[in-house]
Amino acid sequence: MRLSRYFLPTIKENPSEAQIASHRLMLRAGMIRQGAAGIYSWLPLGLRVLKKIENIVREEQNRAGALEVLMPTIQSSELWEESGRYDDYGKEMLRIEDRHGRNMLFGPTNEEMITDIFRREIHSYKDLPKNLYHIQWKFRDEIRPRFGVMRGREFLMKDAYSFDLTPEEGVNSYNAMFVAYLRTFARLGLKAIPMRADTGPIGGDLSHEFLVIAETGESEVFFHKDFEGMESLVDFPADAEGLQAIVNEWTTPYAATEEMHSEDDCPVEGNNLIRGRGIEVGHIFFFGDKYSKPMKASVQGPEGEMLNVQMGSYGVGVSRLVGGIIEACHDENGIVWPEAVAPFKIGLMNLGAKNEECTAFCDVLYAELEEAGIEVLFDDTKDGAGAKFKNMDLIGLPWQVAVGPRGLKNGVVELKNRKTGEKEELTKEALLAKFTA
RNA sequence: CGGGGAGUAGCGCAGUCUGGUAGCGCACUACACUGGGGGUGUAGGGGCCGCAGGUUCAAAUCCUGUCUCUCCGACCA
Repeated sequence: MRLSRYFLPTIKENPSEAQIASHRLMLRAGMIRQGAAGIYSWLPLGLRVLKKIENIVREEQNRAGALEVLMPTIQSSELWEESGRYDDYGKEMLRIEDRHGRNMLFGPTNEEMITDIFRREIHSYKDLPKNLYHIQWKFRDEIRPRFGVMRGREFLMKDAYSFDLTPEEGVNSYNAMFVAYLRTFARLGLKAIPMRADTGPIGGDLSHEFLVIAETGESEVFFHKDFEGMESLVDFPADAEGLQAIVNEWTTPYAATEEMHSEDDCPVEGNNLIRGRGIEVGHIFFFGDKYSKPMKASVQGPEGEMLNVQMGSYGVGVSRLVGGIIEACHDENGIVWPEAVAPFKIGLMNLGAKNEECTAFCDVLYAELEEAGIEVLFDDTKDGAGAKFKNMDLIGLPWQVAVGPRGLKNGVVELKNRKTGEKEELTKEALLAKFTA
């Protein structure tokens, strides 16, 4: 992509409303613009990141056997009246009336809707287990939206719902999602720690929150230092025992958010306990028949008996992850994207935009990188070199390639690693070889 | 929802107390210089001072109402 044709409105000064790094940087890097409190438009650069995260989440859901569907954003109140949550949910639910006076709502979650889909179509134990998910915009009318996309009112969420015949099989579905989450966050370049969680309004008795450790996290967390050495990009096991083994491994060391932590009962002694801050990016629940019972989602078992299905739900805050990743990955100059979610892999800068030779060289290099299938953002504008460097640092692409008349005299370009700051001079051929190997 | 703060050019802000025809920096446009870390100069364009009423010869400024944004607290992916 040529920057001259792109839409990348970066801001030099800090917008006054942004308090935390990720919000500030997302505005400055031209990723988002606010529409109303907690509601954002995604500009091209931000959308590329959002889509990359979404795809990694999708791939890992698919790997774990979940099936993608897409449910609407607007729901009818009827199903919610049936589950009893229409009155319980309170003002967080945005209620809308259509032209016929029917009560509609902008979905804050989809348990009722997915349960309805399930019960209409699935009537036999032979069709279990099933795990259905979608990646869709939700709306929760938070009392106080803040921190940009980390705590917006409208947000993109992956939510999956599992259906099993027995509690044991339900726990297995839960375990599969647990492992899928470990893999997902690892692939996103994050250190996320599962913590036993309060089940809150969704209910149930088995639940874990996944928290990304970052200095600016919203909640205080306590965890055993053993977590620091654990590898979360595990191979996805083929059977239930394998899943349970990984879950056991990851739930054995102590980890708790502040609500669940108590200094008196904490089993970890001083030096082994790490106190930090975390951002909740995923939450999984197993809640048995809490919804299947009132909503009559049952199947006929092998003996002909009617059994309420055992359900679980599994959320990932996809849009929140954009902010969460930035909180964990930035420095004083801007964002430092992990490669897996970077909007482009390479930022190519023409430092001699008025020098014909230099420009011709860049055009060829750009074409060759594109040809090799590498995502490259080419700053072909006439801005000064300083401005180009500052902008590239701000938007945080993993690799910067600076091409200027000075280096070209010696036949080299400069490659900089955004994260480490390491620079090396190399020929065009060496550069291409490095990225196409 | 309780308690604070703020709405003046795209962004960041001054001006409001003490009413008198709207300003600064950055950004933007043109030209020239510059060209490896947000460079320099000259000349420009852009604002119903959040909105609605009121007071006054005169309102960004005073009064009333209203909307929005934001910070702290209790709640959430």
